[in-house]
Amino acid sequence: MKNPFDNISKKNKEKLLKNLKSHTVNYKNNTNITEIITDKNEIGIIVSGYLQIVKNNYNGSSNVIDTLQENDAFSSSTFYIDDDYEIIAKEDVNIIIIDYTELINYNENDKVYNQFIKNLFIILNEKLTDKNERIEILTKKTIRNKLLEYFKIMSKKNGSKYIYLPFNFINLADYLAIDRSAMSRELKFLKDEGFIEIKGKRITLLYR
Amino acid sequence: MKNPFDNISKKNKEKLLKNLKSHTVNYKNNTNITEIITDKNEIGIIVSGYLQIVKNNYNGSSNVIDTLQENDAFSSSTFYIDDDYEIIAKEDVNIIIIDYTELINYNENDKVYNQFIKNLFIILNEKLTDKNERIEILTKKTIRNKLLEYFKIMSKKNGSKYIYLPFNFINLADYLAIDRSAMSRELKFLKDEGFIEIKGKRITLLYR
DNA sequence: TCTAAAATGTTGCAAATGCAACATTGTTAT
DNA sequence: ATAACAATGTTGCATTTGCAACATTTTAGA
Repeated sequence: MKNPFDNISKKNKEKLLKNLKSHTVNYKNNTNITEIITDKNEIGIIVSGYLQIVKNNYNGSSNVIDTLQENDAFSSSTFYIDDDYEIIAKEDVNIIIIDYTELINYNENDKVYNQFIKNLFIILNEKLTDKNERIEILTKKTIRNKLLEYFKIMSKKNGSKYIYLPFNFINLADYLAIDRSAMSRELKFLKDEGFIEIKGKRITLLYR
Repeated sequence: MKNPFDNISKKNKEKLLKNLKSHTVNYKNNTNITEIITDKNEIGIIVSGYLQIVKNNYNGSSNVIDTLQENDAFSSSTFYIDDDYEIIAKEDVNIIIIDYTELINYNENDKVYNQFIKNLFIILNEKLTDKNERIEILTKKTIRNKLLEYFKIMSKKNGSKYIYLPFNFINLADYLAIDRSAMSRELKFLKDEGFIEIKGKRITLLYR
């Protein structure tokens, strides 16, 4: 993922942030910052520490479905979070906050600013690709078709019949929005029918 | 939706497009341009005419799930299209094509160019919001919860308990990625249980 | 190395859903 | 006005899925 301050010197970065009237916020490790972050028209950029998006399940268990690392940028308004999710600050996180309206209405023809917007444009484009892929998967109606679509996309990315899962099966099930045990069952069927082979996090596609 | 050429004069637009080595393509009414459009690293902007994203169902029927109008911008690589979908040109469509790499690597500190990137940034941000909303809905596991999440989002947008469906029920079912008749059944249950009222395309939320 | 916790695998069962088929209502062009 | 078509409503049924509960395997920490 691209860094929002690519091609911007440290000095220029400070100046820009000042011009954009940005401010930084700090949260201690394990603070729940869901309320503070969402539903504002702001851009956030993580300076240090990280954020976890945690999903709370009905039965009391919970699992991390996403992690926002250093230099990750996020738009708090597009950060769709409902009652089942929480955003947790990790390692005394530091976040730069920029008001979206301020960002858009800043009208100097400032080289640094323009570079910054361009970087954000590239980042959003990457994010949009990811979201589109996920939607393509989620719109499949059966677990099998969701899995196959996921495999197709991953294999295309790798240019290979091997897929290396970027997360564990619990998180894969969350990504596909299906029940983990039902997914496990379907994976077994796919194995039995000779479509795939699974070794740890490596899946081999045995068809076409 | 924002126009990608907002705050750019006609003259400057022409100059910019030339600098970016863009070209235009034309397709006659009802041409299937799926192959031509997808899987390229390009930005497209519709000048005249429009595009329809058509979904073909297994049983031979098909329906329009999205329409891209004049001034709509799209990134052909993020335009996720698989075998079930087609992109159809309507009304002898005219599209400006800009190579993405060219766009990103154009390094003049050109006021018009910077404005253009900023406009595209804003457009992507809007699109990202929409995609996030849809993902939030699609990750709900039951038809009922998908509907309720959709209602919640729409009602929040309107700031009202009234929802005016922006499409018909066939397309709503497609948007929610559920079977239309099953959706119809669930809507009936919601009506019977006193949660909602439906009059044509207006849905009234009777809870909270 | 051993142990506790986490992840993964398995299965029965009830509930939800897709699909098909058809009825009813609404829309549009002539 | 009415015919043809499109959209919406309805229902039975087989399939798929979520959920629960538990077994087995893997991982990580002491």
